[in-house]
Amino acid sequence: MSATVLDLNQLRRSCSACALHELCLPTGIDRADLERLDAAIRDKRSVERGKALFRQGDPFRSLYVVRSGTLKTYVEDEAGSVQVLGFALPGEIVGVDALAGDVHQCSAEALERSSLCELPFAQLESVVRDVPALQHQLMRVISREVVAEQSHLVMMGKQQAQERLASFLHSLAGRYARLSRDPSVLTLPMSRYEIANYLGLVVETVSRLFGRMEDAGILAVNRKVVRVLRPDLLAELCGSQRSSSHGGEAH
Amino acid sequence: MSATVLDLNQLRRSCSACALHELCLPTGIDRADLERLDAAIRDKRSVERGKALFRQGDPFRSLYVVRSGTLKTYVEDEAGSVQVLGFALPGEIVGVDALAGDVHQCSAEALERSSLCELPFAQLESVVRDVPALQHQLMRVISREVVAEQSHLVMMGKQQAQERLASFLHSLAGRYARLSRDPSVLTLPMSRYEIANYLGLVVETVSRLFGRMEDAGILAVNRKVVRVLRPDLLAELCGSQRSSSHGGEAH
DNA sequence: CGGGACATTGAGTGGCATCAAGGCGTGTGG
DNA sequence: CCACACGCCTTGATGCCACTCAATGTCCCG
Repeated sequence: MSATVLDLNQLRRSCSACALHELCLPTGIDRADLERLDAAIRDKRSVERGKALFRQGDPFRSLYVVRSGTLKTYVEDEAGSVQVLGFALPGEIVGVDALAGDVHQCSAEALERSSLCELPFAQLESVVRDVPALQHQLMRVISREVVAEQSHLVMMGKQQAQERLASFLHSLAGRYARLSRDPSVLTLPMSRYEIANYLGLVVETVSRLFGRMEDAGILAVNRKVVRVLRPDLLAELCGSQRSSSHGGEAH
Repeated sequence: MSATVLDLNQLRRSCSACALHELCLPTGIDRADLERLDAAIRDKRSVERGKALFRQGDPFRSLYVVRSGTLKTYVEDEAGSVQVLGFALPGEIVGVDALAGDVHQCSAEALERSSLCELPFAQLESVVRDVPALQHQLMRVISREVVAEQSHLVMMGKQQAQERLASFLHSLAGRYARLSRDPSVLTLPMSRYEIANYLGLVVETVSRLFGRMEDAGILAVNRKVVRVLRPDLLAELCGSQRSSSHGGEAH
């Protein structure tokens, strides 16, 4: 390798040069600290479609930030039954579940060719020790995971099938917007099975709902490409109907 | 106040003297560091039954560790619909959801008179800065939250009503055991409504399931006191039936 | 002892899962 | 290049589990 190539690699994997750095590490970290962080990050890793980044039960070594592509995280019980926990888009972190027990509690698999920043935890911790702003930031990022799962729980606990799909698409559109992608054209890298599973439904129901929402003029669905024609109506469907039932007050 | 009273208070709020310190801060923190942690903890706080520790939307100031009693955490949408997210027992932490946005994303309410350690976050952070072991430990505790929510999600996504109640009771028994309480005698501080809501069910269903499990000789239910007569059968019900359906493989 | 909240029990219904075909796009091999 | 086959998705018919509605029972507190 020539020096030029090395420099390019160096630049490419630099956090300060990363288009996503405001997503994974929004604020309060100055240039000098960013360089220290860079030093802790191993060369970025690439995962092919269908391949696992890590599997449930693997020993914990690193956190990962998605650079490009999409992953799904899921747990699988002894009977082989799967529950999809979430989909990780660029700028989002995976692996947080493993901090508690030093073993991954879920698996992460690429839905399309994806690249990631690997953050070896031991090194990350030592940098964090010297950079208070980074420590704060890391906890914020982890906390976001907690909040995201809470939303997922509300969806599973209180929403109808149609509200769930609407919420899913709405949330996805929001995350697309944050990535400066067009939030009205969703290209879904996950299968209908994976969407259904994530929503706690079966694939037939999801398919019917896509159809119904297309008939209602809200979406234009074409295989993996979903265009949102009426974002307003989609938003309405997220928290619609059901005035009080299913337990408005829990006490 | 006399000096003696002050000393007693000092002792009572000390982490090193706390019967739960192995739960909230399991390992790797020596005596000197514990004293530094003590210094960061504000006098413990007490919350009456039905009163809120904090509410959704409140500004974030502190994390809390339950010392005694039980809390519920829940979110409430604009329509007043509630989703119970979890129940916090002694040794467990609440408030983690607020780290991301400096605002509490859920409410926490005491189900019975409870006392808590308040950990003002600003001070906690500064101690954490100087005590690497504590930093690691704090992240482990937060990660536990993530893992607990993942289990909740699996329950909501893939389990039948009966499996959900069984899993709930089973998990509660395990947490009781960790607290050296008798795991075969569960005293439920939460109402049937709250249990139902947590499980994504309605109260009638929960009531019927208690009855069914009592008929099956698994439980002896008497209002808020549930005795587990057959822990083995209870454990079986947690992951029983449903060989492959509802989406064994998600791809 | 009466009122109110919480809990139980029963009958009926509806939403979503299940079962079963059939279409469509993609990739592969002849 | 076309034909076939496979996986994925869609569409339809049926059934069941859990929700809904309604009434009664039980405990707690004033």
